Amino acid sequence: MGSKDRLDAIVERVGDVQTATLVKAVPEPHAFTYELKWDGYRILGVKAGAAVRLVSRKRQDYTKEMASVARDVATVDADECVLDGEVCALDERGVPSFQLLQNRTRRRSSLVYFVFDLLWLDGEDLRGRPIEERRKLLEQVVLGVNRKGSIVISSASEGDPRAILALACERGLEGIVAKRKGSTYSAGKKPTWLKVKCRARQEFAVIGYLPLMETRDAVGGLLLGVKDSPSGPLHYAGKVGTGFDEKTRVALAKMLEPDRVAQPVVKDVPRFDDIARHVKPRLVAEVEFTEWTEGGHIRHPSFQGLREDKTPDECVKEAPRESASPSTSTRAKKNEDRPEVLGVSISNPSRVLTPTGVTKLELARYYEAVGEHMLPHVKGRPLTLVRWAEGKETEKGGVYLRHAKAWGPDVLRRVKIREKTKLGEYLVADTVAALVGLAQMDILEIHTWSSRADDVEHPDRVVFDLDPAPDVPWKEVVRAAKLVRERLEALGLESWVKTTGGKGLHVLVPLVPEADWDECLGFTRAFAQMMVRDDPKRFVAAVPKHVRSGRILVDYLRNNRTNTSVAAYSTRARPKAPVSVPIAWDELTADLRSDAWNIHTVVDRLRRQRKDPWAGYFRARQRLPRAAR
DNA sequence: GGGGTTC
DNA sequence: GAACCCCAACGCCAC
DNA sequence: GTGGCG
Ligand SMILES: [Mn+2]
Ligand SMILES: [Mn+2]
Repeated sequence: MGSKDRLDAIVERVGDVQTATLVKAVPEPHAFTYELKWDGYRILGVKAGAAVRLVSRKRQDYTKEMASVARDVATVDADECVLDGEVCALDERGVPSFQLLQNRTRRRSSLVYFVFDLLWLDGEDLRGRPIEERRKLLEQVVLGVNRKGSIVISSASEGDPRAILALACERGLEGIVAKRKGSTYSAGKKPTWLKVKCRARQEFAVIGYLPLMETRDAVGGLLLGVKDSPSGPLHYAGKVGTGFDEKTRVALAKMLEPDRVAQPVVKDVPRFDDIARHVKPRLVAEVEFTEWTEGGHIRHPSFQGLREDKTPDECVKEAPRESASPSTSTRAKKNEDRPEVLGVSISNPSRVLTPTGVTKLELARYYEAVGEHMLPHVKGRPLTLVRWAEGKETEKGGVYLRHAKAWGPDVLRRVKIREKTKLGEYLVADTVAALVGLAQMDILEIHTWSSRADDVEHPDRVVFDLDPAPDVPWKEVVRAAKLVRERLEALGLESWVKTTGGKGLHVLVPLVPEADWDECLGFTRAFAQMMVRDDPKRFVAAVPKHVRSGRILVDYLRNNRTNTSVAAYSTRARPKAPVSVPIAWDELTADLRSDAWNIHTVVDRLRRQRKDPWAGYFRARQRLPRAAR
């Protein structure tokens, strides 16, 4: 048999791929391994002798279109093999983009073939073997391939699916795929493969639009319709107003003009002050969104493109299967319990807090668990807090809260503090319940002043915040902290160190609250400048990024009045909810990392901890050296 | 998350 | 009642 | 005075 015939026979035999079932959460996290979900074309890379073919799910031949990938499949270390994976076009950030893949004819972008399975190897059908064996063989045959090539093994990992999902979403990926340990490969949609998406996405019938301006023919937003069941009628599903460029807005208006009708075709469309233009459903829009609202509409929609292969009639609501797990399933919000933690009622306890991957209830219980250790570091201090805002690219991210204004649970105390230009009302947490109250407010980071509310003008500590540039290795950060300690010691000051949950370290010097802010800032500024003078290759004291590469910023401005630093045992607003942790100096080694502990692992550390890593910190009675004052 | 406004 | 929209910091320092 | 930065 020639290689071409062999190839045909192999495709015939194993050409049907396995697909994943959409779920909201993975039911038995430990029974699965996790991979990132790549957004591209599902492609089998088939090789038989000298013949190579790239085959899509519908058996279309993509060998020519993806010639660079085909070339690399030819170099795989096997006579016959079938690779299963996803061919993607990467954008500038290295994130796969479906839109880019579709428009590739216009702008050349490089293709990457993320492979995750091996279905056939040298005459043997591997699909009956457990996934672990298939992966091992996959690595063996692909690892020999030129490392600069387009084939990349999609890595699999174990752990908390919500944390992995949070990481994937943070990177701008579509979601994750869970594969059951020990499972065989079986064509079609099977429960051994699950997918969890960051954002939902499906097709909607276009049932009208809102003009951008009364005067111009451009689409401001599309009105969308969807069916609840294949045989049911279309109903209103919301409107989508973002995701179009200017050209598309005009083009859509032109396409919709001939379809216009006087009255809405769908019953429950809002009136929109009668500016809405209704159309006979003909076009189908692909729309991404976060979730379905109680009222059957979509939240945070964004237009992805028109679907020419679908009709309005085929637009049926796709709901993910609920997970079987009671701990992570999303029950109807109305019926959801409101558990109490230390007397604080927690709303939406199972809501996952972006970008940590941790639920609100987990966060509340975390502060309950570490409260006894955390409170001495926080009690009495004015706070700055960080929440996470969803929404448009520009306004997504950490939101800093300083002033109490109307909000804030009653368990928190309020104090008025003079600022440079006005009077601000700050929150103070004096009890563990108050920390839980912050969790109820979705607070992901708790930052404290270096003075107490009852003596705001006299700091009771100074903080040396060591911020390494991205290219500084950890061992240099460790060296820097130890140097800070030594030099403080030479000035007669004892210091203590903590991780930050990020990349750097904090070195703290407790003080008798006598010196004022000017003196504390002056001392730390002089100290930082001395470090820079003595070793300008390692340290900077200036904030602008371009002067920092390869160096560590000795950020003395943490000690400016009204400035704060992240509190001991506060979580950070990052994937996996890392935590700032006080450590003993002899724990500060090359093996540690600043994000070594997270919301889960730090609780174990505290439970096992036999002696206080910060022994003596709260009893220290130190003053800044006379020369500095 | 909270508050105000709109439907 | 719910859906939608908007809001939620400050101050230093380099330029 | 503005903007980048923590
Ligand atoms: Mn820092
Ligand atoms: Mn800093």
